[in-house]
Amino acid sequence: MSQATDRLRRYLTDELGECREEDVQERLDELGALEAALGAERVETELDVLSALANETRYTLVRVLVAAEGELCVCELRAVVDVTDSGLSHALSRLAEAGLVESRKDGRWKKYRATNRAVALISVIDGVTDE
Amino acid sequence: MSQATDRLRRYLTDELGECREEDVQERLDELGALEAALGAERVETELDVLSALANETRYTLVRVLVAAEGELCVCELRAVVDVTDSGLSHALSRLAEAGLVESRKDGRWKKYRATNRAVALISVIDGVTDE
DNA sequence: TTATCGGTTGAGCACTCGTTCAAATAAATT
DNA sequence: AATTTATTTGAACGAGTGCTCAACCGATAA
Repeated sequence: MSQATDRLRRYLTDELGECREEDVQERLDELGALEAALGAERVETELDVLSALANETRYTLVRVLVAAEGELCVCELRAVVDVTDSGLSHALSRLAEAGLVESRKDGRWKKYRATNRAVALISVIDGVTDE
Repeated sequence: MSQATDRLRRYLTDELGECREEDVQERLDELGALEAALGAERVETELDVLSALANETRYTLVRVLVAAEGELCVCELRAVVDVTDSGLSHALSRLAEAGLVESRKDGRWKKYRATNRAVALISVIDGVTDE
């Protein structure tokens, strides 16, 4: 048995007064259940969304698109963040992959808009960080 | 005038039929307003929260603490993620800094719980990623 | 056709982040 | 007082990220 499990056993002894080997196993199972509650695949996509947002350039782009309440041309977004055309394009495609923005071609211009997902996330983050 | 602004000018010409120099400036101002809508300081703390969550170890910890609906001892969390004691401690303190978990000492054990902020964020992310 | 324009893609480089190891701390047990 | 226990801290190293440069693509214009 590992050191970590020993420690858990001592903890449970403290908590419950006594602690048999089965009690340790039961607690481990409970913890495993909490962790596995939603699938690994699901967690992966959520992490994808979060890490797409967790970058100043990309977060700013999403914020502006949400605030704009409509489409903006790439050439307009260019004025908003301080990166090269290439950097901007990379950022937007990362956001698109995460389902935070969508795009369409309009003549020779390409326009991006925020998805519902982006709107929901931004508004909650806003609400949650003023306390 | 920069290349980027030239492109914006051509875009506005396409959109509006014509485009004076003032129109370009006006659009730039509008975009600047969208970007500056909420302060730089605010954006910084929001990015802090997001990047604290955007990591498998830390995200799992928050998920489990939220699902537990109460406190968990560090020694219990140890069973949930696959890092050393040290790594776990680093992860928890990063989360605490971001206001996603809180801790208290109970005898020789230390217990962590999710904050309201964490609960709100997790539930929205859950809701937003099943579509 | 050739040239230009808006935007994307891939490679490469600098920098940041996540983790571990080793050492430290504070509390509790001996 | 000395030792063990639970957790934290700081340094350091490898892996991952974000950016730019250069080349490219598809569409429009000459």
